[in-house]
Order: sequence, then C-alpha cells, then structure tokens
Amino acid sequence: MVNLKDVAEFAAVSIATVSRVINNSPAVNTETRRKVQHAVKMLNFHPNRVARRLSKLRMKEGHGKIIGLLLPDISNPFYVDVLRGVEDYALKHDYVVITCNFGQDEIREKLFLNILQSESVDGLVVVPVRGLDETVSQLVESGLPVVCLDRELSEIDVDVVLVDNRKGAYDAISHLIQLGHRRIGFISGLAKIPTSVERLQGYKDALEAHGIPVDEKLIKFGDSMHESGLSHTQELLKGKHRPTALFTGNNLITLGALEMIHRMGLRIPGDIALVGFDDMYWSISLNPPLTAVRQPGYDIGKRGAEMLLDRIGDHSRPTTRVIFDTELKIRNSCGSV
Amino acid sequence: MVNLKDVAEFAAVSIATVSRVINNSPAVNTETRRKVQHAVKMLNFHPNRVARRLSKLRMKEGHGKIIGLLLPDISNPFYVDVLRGVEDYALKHDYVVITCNFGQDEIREKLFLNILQSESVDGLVVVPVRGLDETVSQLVESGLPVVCLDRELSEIDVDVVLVDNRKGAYDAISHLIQLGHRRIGFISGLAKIPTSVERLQGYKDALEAHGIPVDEKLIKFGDSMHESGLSHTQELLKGKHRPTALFTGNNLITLGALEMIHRMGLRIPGDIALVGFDDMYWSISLNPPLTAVRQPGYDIGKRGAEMLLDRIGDHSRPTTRVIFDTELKIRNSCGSV
DNA sequence: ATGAAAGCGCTAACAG
DNA sequence: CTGTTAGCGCTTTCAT
Repeated sequence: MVNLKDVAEFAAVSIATVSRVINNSPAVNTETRRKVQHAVKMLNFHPNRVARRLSKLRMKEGHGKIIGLLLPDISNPFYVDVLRGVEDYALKHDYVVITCNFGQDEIREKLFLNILQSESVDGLVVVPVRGLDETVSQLVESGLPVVCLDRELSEIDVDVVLVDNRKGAYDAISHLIQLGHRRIGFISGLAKIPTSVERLQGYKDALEAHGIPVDEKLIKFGDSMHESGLSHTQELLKGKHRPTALFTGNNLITLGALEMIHRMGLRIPGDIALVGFDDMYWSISLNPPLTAVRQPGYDIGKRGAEMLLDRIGDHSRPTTRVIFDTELKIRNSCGSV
Repeated sequence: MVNLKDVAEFAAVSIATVSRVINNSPAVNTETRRKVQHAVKMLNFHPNRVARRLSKLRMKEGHGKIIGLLLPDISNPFYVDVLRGVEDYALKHDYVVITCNFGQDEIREKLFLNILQSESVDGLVVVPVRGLDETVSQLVESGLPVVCLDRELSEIDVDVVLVDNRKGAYDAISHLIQLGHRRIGFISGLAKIPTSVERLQGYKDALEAHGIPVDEKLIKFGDSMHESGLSHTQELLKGKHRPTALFTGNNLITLGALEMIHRMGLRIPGDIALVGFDDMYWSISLNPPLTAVRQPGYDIGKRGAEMLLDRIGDHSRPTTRVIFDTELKIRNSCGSV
C-alpha cells in the first residue's frame, strides 16, 4: 500500500502538502499541486480511509465518509429498494455504507448498533425495530447523526422519512368497497411496528367512512413474515362465512396469502379479492397480477441518505420530516362482487 | 467514546494491560484481569474497531474483523440469499461485512474494489463481473484473501464456491424432454458471465443426449435482467412455429418471461411450459407455481464466508474449490405435450 | 506479569 | 504557500 509519505518523497514535498492536495485545499501553489497530482498518478495512490477516519475522530464534525444502514429484513424486497436508494446516493457523494440486517431481532439490532458505533460511522440510516427503540434513541441523544426510515421514533425529535400508511390503507380498502366488498379481512404485520398500526387505522377509517362496521374477527395480527400470511389466510378463509376480500399488511404476508389461496383451490378474483401493501417489480407476474399499494422504497432510501449527509454536514440544522405518498396500483386481483 | 486510556486509569493499570485483557492474552495475572474486566463493564467500553484496524496494518496477518462483499445485483433475490449467508457466518465470528452492489457495472465494480481496499478489509468475497476480471485477479495476486462465488476466475488459482450449472440446466431440459418437449427455447443471461455459458452447455448436452438437434434460433442472449426476459420471450413466442417449452437463464429473466407470456394471453403449462434457473421462496405463489432449478444461495454465501475466514487465518493454505449441486423443484409450470 | 514507547496513515493546528 | 508536529485509539515489541 502506497501512502502519503511515498507520494511526498516522490514529489519532493511534505506529507502535509500532499494531504492538502488530495483534500482540495485551495492553499497550495498550482505548480506544486501539479507535481503532487502527478506523483499520485504515477504511484497509483489511494488515501487510506481507515487512517483518515481515525484521524478525523478528533474533529467535531466527522467526515470519515462512511455511514451505517440498519435494516429489519433484507429478504423483504421493499428494504432492498431502500438499500439501493441509500447506496446510490451515498456512493455519489463518496460515502461507503455498511449495511446490517438485523432480521427483526432486537438483540441483533443492538449488537449492530454497537459495532457500527465502534466503526466510527459518520451517521446512521435506521429502520428501527419499533417505535420505542431506546438503543436508537440513546444514539440520537449522544449526538450521532441519525435518520429514521419508515418508522418514527416516539418521544424523540429526529429526522425521519415516512410513508402515509394510513392513507395507503384507506385507498386500498376504499377501492375494495367501491367494488362492492363489505366483508374485508385484514392480515396485519407485527403489532409493535408503527406502520402496522397506521395501516390498521387506515383500514378502519375506510370502513367507517362508508358506514361499514368493523368486525374484529376479520383482523389478524401476524409477524410480518411469509409464514404468517399462510396461516392467517387459512384461518380467515376456512369458515363458510368467509370475507370476500383480503388486505395484506406487507409483501411477505401477501405472498403467503397468495400461496394459501391457491392451495385451498380458491380463485382470485373470482372467489376472493386481494390487495397487498407493498408492490414488487414482479407483482405483475404473480397469479393474478396483483393490485397493490406501492411505497417508493428507492426514493425513501435515497431521500434518507440525502437527509443524513445534510445533517452530517450541519449537526444543528432543524430536523426534517418528509412523508411520501403511496400509490394504488390497480391490476387484476380484485373483482366486483 | 470511552477508550483504553479511560479504562486503564479506572483500573489503575497501563493501557497495554487493558489491551491484553480485551484481546484475551494469557500473559496477565488473574487478579489484574478481573480488575480490568470490571472497569470495562463499569465504563461500558467497546474497543474502537477503526483504531484497531489501523494499528493492525503493521502486522502481516490482519484481523481487523471486517470483510468486503461484492455483489453484481442486489435486486436479484439469489444474491440476497448469498448476502444473508455471508453476513450470518461473518457476524458469528465477530466480523462486519461491507456489502457493495455494483449492478453488473464494471466501472462501479472497480470503484468498489478500490474503496474496499482502502478500507483495509481483511478479505473479500466476490461475485466477479466476468471470468476474466483483471481487477479482482490483481487483488488476489497482491495477496489479499479473496474467495469467488458463483463465477470462477480464469487463469487464477483462487478459492471458489461454485454451482454445477451445467448439470442444473441438463436436469431441467431432460425433465422437459421426458415430458415430450422437443422444441425448447432458451433465454440466456449475459453471454460474458461464466454461469451463462455453463447453463447453455447443459442445455445443449441434454438435447444431444436425447438426439434432438440444437436449433440456434431457439437460443437468445439477454442481459440477465427483467427487461430482456420480456423482449426475448416475445420474440421467441410470436412466430407460428413457436417452441413448446421455455428455459430461462436466471430468475429476473424468468419473471420477465412470465409477464410476457401472460401478456400474450398464453397459458402455462397449456400453451407453453416454463422452467427457470433460480428458485425463490415465493416461486410457489407465481402463476402457475414455477418449476425451477434451485441454487442454494444461502449456503453458498455461508460457505464462501467460511472459506474466506479460514484463509485470513492462514494465507498459505491450499485453495479450495467447492461445488454445490442444484435441485430441480418440480411444480406446475410444465405439462406434457 | 506489567509498563513505556513506537508506529499504523492521515489531518489540522502552528510556525515560518 | 509550505513544513513540522501532535495527536486519533490501539497493538506490540522491548525492557523491567
């Protein structure tokens, strides 16, 4: 590994000068700069990011050019989109991202948070396990730049990019109601996740707005995974007095529901209508092409990264709160009744 | 951030002793060790990984506890499985992984390789863009521990974990032939990717083994993305003399094919049979449940990580080459003709 | 068994 | 404008 010293010797200047050149400090003679740049080229020098980060540790505002991304479940395509958004924006600004996938596991989330801290990241983009996440809250209070995605942190003022889950669910249910459905089942994700409660609220709002009483027996709480889509769909649909439509709380649940509906020999939309929260680029290849509430995952990630870098640049800027709209993609999984 | 010095003062020992304790050096008195451990607890000390890494830079064998993972396309669920495998194994051994997604883009791959190097990673798990990847080859020759996944590096002796693509394709095509199909279309991924050529070879092998001549017009080369599944399927199926079965070279292509087949109003398996390379956990929810060649992505990643850590532990061990088998998951997308 | 001190590569005062 | 130098937090000789 060629280092500052090598370049300095080659260019016959001091290492400080080399450092200035590679950091674009204006305080350096044009001629000297050229010499150094030449040396850098010749020696194929790349500054060591680790040393830089350690050295920067002394400064207040860190620019170690590395951020952490903490995701609840990388098997979920929605978070893959978020990841791509964060990564693209970060890379464009010369930041590296360490992505950690804690699989909805609080212990593992904590572990990663520790590791990320000791990696001296400049900041964190986090999708917290739940609204009351003390570990993340502490981090925020310790002064580390943090932006939360998808889920808000209760009791803490923090940058956040959200989605209007309530409206998303409301739209989906309204669509179903307009099609004539009155008995609409809802399989929710983990009850502790804020997005789940918002979606439930939207579901109830829509029902009430159309004068349809909420039937608690039609509502199931799962764990946001494929398996829970499977089991709750079966429960909901096995009785004779089954719902005519199903609203699923996230894409993994949707996939599970789809599988179970087919397994039970029911047809969509003939026997049962289905609307899922979360859209995938391959939703159209499902059987049938799925009507779904789309969240702009890529944009959420990108915007989150942007906000984080902004905060890293200015720790004291007021916190921002951006809310993205959802979009109901109407395809072929809902018929009128 | 509490550091060695803080702990040392608290425990009334030198920082060297603290360092020894946290690194489990045997050369420390039991009583002293207890004192230090107590201080660590009280102060909630976590060693700074950055400093450790930089400091270790002097040593030959680095144990900075960080590795890089370079992936061609994180939108592809197969690589998500690989990622999970690598991450799980790494974490269990106290390693952090920096995941970089280069999106099949050689420029970006190179960029990431540079960054990873200057992050002083202990080693790299890479799915190279193509067989003749000079950038990766150089890295290997520079002595950095590297293991390649999914694709081999020609002309370079390197640890590698592979899948028997040729046999996987062979099995799929044989299945189709046994069902009575004789005109089988193949939409391949990027021609430059080694796995593509192996799968093509398996396709041809199977045809020949059954005395069916290879018809080049039935073979299309795409770019391993969704879009190319769309367009090539259309081309292949629009003529009157269309194939009775389709074999798709990876999961993104499969999804595209599926979409196009439905769009053209054709039915599976009635009008056309479909077998895809790559299985997803939700393949069963597709229309129809997809017959597919499964690659054990998670295990590939896990094994790769294991081999990398082994090599980091012993740079001079002989290179290993492990080959995983594929499995043909027969579901409902292939009928007999 | 323990401590003092050098050094990893880099940045940012501080001098000149 | 440029060089000298003091760290950043940690590991590891080298003494003791």
